[in-house]
Amino acid sequence: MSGLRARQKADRHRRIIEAAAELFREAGYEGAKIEAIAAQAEVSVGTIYNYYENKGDILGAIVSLEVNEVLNAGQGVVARPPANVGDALDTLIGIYIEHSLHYLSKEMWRQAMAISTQLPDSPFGQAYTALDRALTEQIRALISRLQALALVRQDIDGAALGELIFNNMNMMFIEFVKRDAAKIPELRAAVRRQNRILVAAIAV
Amino acid sequence: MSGLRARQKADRHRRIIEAAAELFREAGYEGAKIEAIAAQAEVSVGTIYNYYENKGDILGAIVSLEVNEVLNAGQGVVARPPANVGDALDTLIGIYIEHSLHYLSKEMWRQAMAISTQLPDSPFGQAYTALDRALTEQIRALISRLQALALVRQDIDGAALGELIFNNMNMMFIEFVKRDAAKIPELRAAVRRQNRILVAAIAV
DNA sequence: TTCTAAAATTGAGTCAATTCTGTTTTTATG
DNA sequence: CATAAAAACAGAATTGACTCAATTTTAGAA
Repeated sequence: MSGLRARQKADRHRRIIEAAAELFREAGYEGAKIEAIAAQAEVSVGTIYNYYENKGDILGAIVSLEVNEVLNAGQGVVARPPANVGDALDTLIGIYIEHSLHYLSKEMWRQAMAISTQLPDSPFGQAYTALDRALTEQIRALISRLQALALVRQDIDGAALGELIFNNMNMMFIEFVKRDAAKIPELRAAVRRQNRILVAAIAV
Repeated sequence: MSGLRARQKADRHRRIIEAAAELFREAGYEGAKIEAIAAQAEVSVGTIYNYYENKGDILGAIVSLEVNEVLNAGQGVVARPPANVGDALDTLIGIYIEHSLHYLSKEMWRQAMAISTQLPDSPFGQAYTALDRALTEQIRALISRLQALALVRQDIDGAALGELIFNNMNMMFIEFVKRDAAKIPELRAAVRRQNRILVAAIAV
């Protein structure tokens, strides 16, 4: 069934994303003009808008790539967590944080976060919310796993705890991308310190 | 010393803010055109840009009004907190949440949040970060107070705990303003449920 | 192969934020 | 009071995201 049209379409999608990723990194999100992306991808401006509702959605496609890789990497930790609550949390969160700047610069993250709050009902806004939820779910899954391994108390409200841990980490990550000078090790240390309070409360 | 120039300046500032607040509420942030704000405030477009770096900074001035009132109201709770850790937190956070939609609509909050992450170094971006920090400090102050009253364990890391509580609340608030259908009582209940885990860990 | 409808592409045009430049108003000074 | 420097103002010009009507390309039937 792979007709000419479908192949061309996939190819144009790829070219647009590649061009945008390159220009976003080089010139920043605002600095990367749609005309320039169109020229680099060898399509017209109109075609870009045929494929994406707006400039933000192009960035959104790149963010999705990043977060889905992170979720994938996280599955390993949930399946076989370190035998200590603090380490287990730190390992999972470490994966999220360490991976975060692989495809996206801080500036790109800032734009992505801004757009997702500005336009929560746009395709990208909804996708971003879904990604957040998926990360929250993965943290919840880790807690369930730790409860099954009798490392976390059975009477803990796992759903609320998962949200609490994700929300705190996410807010710290937002502050992290807002300050260009902020470093990854500091971020991890700060989150670890905050989680220590929780670990004391929930560990068996 | 109050020369004509200074008085006119203050007056123009006030007129611009009033015009913007009205139009933002009526037409939404995007819908309120700078030309319309200028016309309503009886100044020219150029003058607005002489007073504010960009449209976002106008919104920023309004947000500051709101948050400073909230901080003020919070002081009362810190000074005389309810004699129960859970209630004390709930009362303070309740003030923040209940007050939040007084001057600002959800749409205005979304824009404000978006701008503060998008341009963290703009005047507004920095002011917003300072406001967040002030709220965090107030929560920390409440915890100190509760420790002094022997309602919270002395060995708790108050700084980390304050951040944890603020970050979680703030993230919940962000999700709240992103969903127009979300209601204040639900938000308060969800945050209370999350804080319950912490309260169990820190109460004497 | 030829033709037609549907799908996709194109780029000139629109709209609104922001910038720029010349003009007006205020202040300070003699 | 005059007057020159400084500050503030006005609104036309610029810029860049996004739209839309006209054109081109593809798929499939005859």
